[in-house]
Amino acid sequence: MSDHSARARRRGEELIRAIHDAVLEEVVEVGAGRLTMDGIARRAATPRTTLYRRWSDPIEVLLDALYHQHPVEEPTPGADDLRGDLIRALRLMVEWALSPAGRAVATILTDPKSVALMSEALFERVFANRGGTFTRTVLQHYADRGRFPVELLTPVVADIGEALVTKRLIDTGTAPSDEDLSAIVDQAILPAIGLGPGGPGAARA
Amino acid sequence: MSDHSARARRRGEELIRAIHDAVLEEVVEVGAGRLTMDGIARRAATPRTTLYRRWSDPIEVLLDALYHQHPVEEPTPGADDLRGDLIRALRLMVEWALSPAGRAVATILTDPKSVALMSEALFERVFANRGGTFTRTVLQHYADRGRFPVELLTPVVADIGEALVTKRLIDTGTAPSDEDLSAIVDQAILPAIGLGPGGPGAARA
DNA sequence: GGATTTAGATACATGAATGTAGCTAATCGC
DNA sequence: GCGATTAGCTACATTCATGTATCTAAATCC
Repeated sequence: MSDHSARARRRGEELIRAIHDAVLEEVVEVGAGRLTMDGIARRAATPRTTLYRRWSDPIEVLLDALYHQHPVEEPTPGADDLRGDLIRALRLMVEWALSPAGRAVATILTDPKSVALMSEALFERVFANRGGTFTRTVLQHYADRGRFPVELLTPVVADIGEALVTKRLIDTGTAPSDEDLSAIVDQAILPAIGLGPGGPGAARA
Repeated sequence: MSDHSARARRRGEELIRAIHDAVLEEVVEVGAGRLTMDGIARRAATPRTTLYRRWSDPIEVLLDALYHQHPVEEPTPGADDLRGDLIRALRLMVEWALSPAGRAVATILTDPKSVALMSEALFERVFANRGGTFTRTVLQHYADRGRFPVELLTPVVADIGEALVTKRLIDTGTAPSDEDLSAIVDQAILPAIGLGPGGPGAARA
């Protein structure tokens, strides 16, 4: 009877990854507010004692999991296709937002206890370049190449795409289709940088 | 010894209002996920039994409280001042979002258990015209009067202002200043309806 | 003023999560 | 191989929320 334990004993990195996965699944199911050490431990199939050896409460586990997430893919502006690159950037954002990590971030941001537990530094590390830099990268690229006036690339303008996608996600709870993303680009972002659907100045005609 | 109880006994409307107030305070402090009958009862200084007589769980209490909130003030377009009316509409929205009810809605929307408990109808009643119709009312008014082409007032365009204000609230956690609201109107909304800062077609020059 | 309704004050059994402790045994480093 | 580390297991006292039940007494209706 050498194998009364079904699975080889996990340790170090492997175990921690399992716990990180567990907490991300758990938070999507019950919300950041109802996270418990017990629930995480059960889902990760590990004793609670293992959790207490490393973290002091469920939110710590969650933040740690997010901290160790692989960074999201960055939008990489390629050919001379501003419109297409913007749509692709927003698609990347949607993808991230629907991932376990993205959903976890959403619940954290409206949970008072979680927010209180986050240091500035952690906030920076976890959220920077995720909810806010998808279209900015693309816009900066084309502004630098003179496709539109740099002074139009204000903080507000850089946020338009992300803001509208976020609102849609909250309102409908479902992923925006490619047509939705195109509409956002054509009707909100491009006009803001002086490039209406029919080209510069088209709105006048 | 007729007053061994410090306060006159509350009943009916008065008691219910106290409970509604309590649950709204409670949810802002602990989040929708950590709401408990116990916590609400303590804050309202009433026995738990009183709560169970009317509601079956904490989320029900919260939804009921929101359901009975007085509706928000509606933006009322007045003089011929599209820009000013848009800014005022967004200011109304910020005001609402920072109120107890607004904060409660924010936590509810990212709490899986709460969302699951909301029927379509209740959702409609509680959230309609709150997160989404501040600038739309104004824009519709001026579109009808021919100040800009009606076909430019798409669902996406009607969402721009609310989306950007929401994003700011989430990102910074603080209320946008009037300059911030002006920037949103000038740099995002007006361009989208063909009215750039310098008037129609200005982006071309 | 008497009957009805309903808040307020217990009390209690149950279940869940907490945080700690002690032991066993698998895995790793040398 | 041997010692150090660290999962895994079990137990336990504590705290908190739950849901129900019972009784008292204040407010209201007629």
